[in-house]
Amino acid sequence: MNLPPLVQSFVLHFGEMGSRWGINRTVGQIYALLYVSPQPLCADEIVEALGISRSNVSMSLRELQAWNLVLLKHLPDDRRDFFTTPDDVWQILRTLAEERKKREIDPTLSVLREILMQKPGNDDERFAQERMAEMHGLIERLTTWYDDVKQLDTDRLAMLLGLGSRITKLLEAKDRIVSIGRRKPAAREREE
Amino acid sequence: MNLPPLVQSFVLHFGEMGSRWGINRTVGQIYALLYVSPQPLCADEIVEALGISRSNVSMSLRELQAWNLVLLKHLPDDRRDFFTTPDDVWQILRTLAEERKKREIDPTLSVLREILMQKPGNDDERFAQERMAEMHGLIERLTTWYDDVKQLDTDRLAMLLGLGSRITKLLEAKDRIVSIGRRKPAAREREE
DNA sequence: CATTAATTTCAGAAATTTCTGAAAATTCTA
DNA sequence: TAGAATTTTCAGAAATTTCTGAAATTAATG
Repeated sequence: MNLPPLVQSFVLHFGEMGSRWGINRTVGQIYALLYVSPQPLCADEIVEALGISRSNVSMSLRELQAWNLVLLKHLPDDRRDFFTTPDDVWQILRTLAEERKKREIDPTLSVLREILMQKPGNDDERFAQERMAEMHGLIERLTTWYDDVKQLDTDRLAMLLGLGSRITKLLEAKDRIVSIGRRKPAAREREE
Repeated sequence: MNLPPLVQSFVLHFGEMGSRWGINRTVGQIYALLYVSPQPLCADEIVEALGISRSNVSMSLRELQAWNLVLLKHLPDDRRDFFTTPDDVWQILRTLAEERKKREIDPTLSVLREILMQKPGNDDERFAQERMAEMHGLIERLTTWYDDVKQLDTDRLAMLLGLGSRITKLLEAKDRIVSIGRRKPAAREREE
């Protein structure tokens, strides 16, 4: 590996974290490298920079494309493929959230739904099904919320995050806010 | 493996998803089994139910304890350890979020901070550092928000989620809400 | 304190994942 | 369409992770 020390630390860290993030070392390293590169890189430049085989680069880039984490670019009069990452970090965040949901949440949601359709054969199965219903309910709430939030444009999303601890005051005032939506005064849902 | 079909599907699914969630098959299966079991189970009951070795159960339970995902129980006049999961799914969610942050986010944040302290040697390094600063900034915003939200009690958290798409209207009305905190009318921050 | 019950440790076996080199396929150019 | 450039595929090698059985450790009991 032949990289400026500062970049090398970053790339190596992404490689090490790879397994915790559900990708492998090479995929992590390539992503990190592309992320901090001022220009798009072609496969051979990645081979050169990371000191790994050409075929590994090919497969790893394919994996990154499956995650929608890299962009394919073409330079005039050059038929090689060049790769970058999107440069808006908010966009990267959205993609990451979406892809992880697809891989880590959705399959479980669908298994749960399927099991919940079945009829329990005894008390233990009934109990198990109730537990699964609780899990299913929670995941549904979370994903519904996520589906709403991801519609927000970046400014609004930043605003939501920026709200920070003031979120509490906002929730205290929820009734009033909700009533704007309904155009009618709302009944208090919970008192302090 | 000798389990009611409905439980078996659930356990096998958690086993398969294990690798995507950063745990291994056995750990996933044991967690699933404990989650749907009406009573706490001891190690040998897990061995029996899942058909795996005693030592594997021991190591996997240790791993689950490191994640704070299981509780140790003792029955009177029985010196064996019995295990369950917390029964409040919201509590499970909090634990999961906390542990994943600790394993998947915090190390990166600290590496980024360290790299950002260094002095770039040339233009490429300067560019790389700027990119890392963007990433660092975003992660900081997200974790600050998370730190605030996790303080909320479950009712408030549920309320926040329940807000769903109305979050937009709420954000439109943000000025007014924030002004409650400041006890003064606020200037409009952005117009539509 | 010897015995028994329960749990943990750990070296190596088994399984899985990652990576490579060589060959095949694709795509452009003359 | 032959040839050159580039990318992809894939069988097996290498590395890593997971799992097991046997031995060691811990802790309670008589």
